[in-house]
Amino acid sequence: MKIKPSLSKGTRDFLPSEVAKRNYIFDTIKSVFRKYGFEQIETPAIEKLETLTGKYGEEGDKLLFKILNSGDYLAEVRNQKSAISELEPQEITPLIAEKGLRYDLTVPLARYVVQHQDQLAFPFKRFHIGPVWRADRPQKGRYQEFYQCDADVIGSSSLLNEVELLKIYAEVFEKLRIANCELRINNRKLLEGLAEYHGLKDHFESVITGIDKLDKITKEQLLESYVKLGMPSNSIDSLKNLIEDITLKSDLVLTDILDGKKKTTIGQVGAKELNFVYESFIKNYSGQVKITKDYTLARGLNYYTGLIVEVKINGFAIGSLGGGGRYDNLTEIFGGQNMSGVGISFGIERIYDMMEELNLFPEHIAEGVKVLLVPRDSQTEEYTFRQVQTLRDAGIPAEIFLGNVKKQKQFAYAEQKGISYIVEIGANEMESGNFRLRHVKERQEVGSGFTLSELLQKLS
RNA sequence: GUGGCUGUAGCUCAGUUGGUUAGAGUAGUGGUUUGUGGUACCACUGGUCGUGGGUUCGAGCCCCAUCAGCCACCCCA
Repeated sequence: MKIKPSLSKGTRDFLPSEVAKRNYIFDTIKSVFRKYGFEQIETPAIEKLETLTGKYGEEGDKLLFKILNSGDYLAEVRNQKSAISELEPQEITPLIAEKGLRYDLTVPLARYVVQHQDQLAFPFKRFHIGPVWRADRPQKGRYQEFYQCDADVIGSSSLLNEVELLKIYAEVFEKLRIANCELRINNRKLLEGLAEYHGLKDHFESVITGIDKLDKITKEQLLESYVKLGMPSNSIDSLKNLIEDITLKSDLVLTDILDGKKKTTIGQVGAKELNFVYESFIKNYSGQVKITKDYTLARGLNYYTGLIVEVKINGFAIGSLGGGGRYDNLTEIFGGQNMSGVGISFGIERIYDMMEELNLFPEHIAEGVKVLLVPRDSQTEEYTFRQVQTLRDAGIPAEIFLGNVKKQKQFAYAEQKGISYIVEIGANEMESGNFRLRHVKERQEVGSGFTLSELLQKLS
């Protein structure tokens, strides 16, 4: 029976040319990570469900891919007192699935650090690149399987880590030649202080998720959504004031928090941290990438406790190309001692889309093999095969074309694979031991009658 | 989880008010031609028209349902 070839929703195949471009991005990021002393780790795609469940909120649990147990996966269900039809789905899940696909690289990191703490050198600086899976509805630029690319420092609360990570951002985007890049930073403690001042301490989480949307919706729409959520009206007024504060786009708020009437202990700490990171980055960086303080930046994830950062591209309608921040309590849930961590993440799917659209990939991104040797007929095939070995032994990446003898096919093959030269070998070449060299893209003969050493010279 | 759009060959798409045996380009396979310059020529393969039902003498086309994919929300990268 024939099966129609198709992909599972939200997943993609990558053509050789696409992989080459993706690797170009990965390699660029990796080289910068390594330069700053980050080491690569790997963790399994599969984690125990107990590791993953409950770390991403109720919504997140729904988006986890669960793996059905092997063998008689209904055994546990049969052991239950109630009939299967009486059980809620979330009650059945742990009975039939004990594993799941990882949802991000951060929770596996927390598990990893606690589990291997005796073997790690702290502060632990690691990077991790790999696919993660989420069962949400795909749409443009959003997939069920996508790559994350993270760098984190665990076990050091120095703010210079923040500065270093910002420098990594700047360096990577410079290397990728992405212009108009802006690092926006803010501090969760500062926001917390403001919330406290406005009497919104108890609603901090919904305040955070709300103001994170301010770049998409208006202040009025935001306040409306709070009303709908059932927030008391006196809190709404406070929220209004808070939103006024942060959308001022001026450092007036900052001075207010530091020394003025909006002073709170936690707010002061946040403001000082923010200033330090900002000033220090400017002092220690001289490139193109801009940095700005953005008091409306909140970031949705609720584990952030200090600096938060997002990468924006000015003049290009795309979401952020990366984000990160400091988190203080990540290892706690796995029984580790309270280690502070700070990390950044590159949104490589978006970086790819953007570079593709703006034509930012170098032309010869993956130099394929240099030369394609084509035997003219079956008589010269074996001789050609030996010549390929000779070229390879001399360090020239070379390939023999073993297929359809149509010339169009040969050239099409070379062209598609980005092979620069073709050497066709017929009876004449076999007898004389000479080579005739043609350039594929220019559609021109370079010359004929070359000796082996002449050929090597032309190709290297 | 909510809404919108789209399903015809591996891919891109035609397909008349509903009327014989569903077409083209491209890709694939085979061949013709050329001791050397590639976009030439010929043939072939490939489709349960997403699936199931309904209307009709007759459905790729009309109706209903369903599934899938995409897009936009929620959320996120």
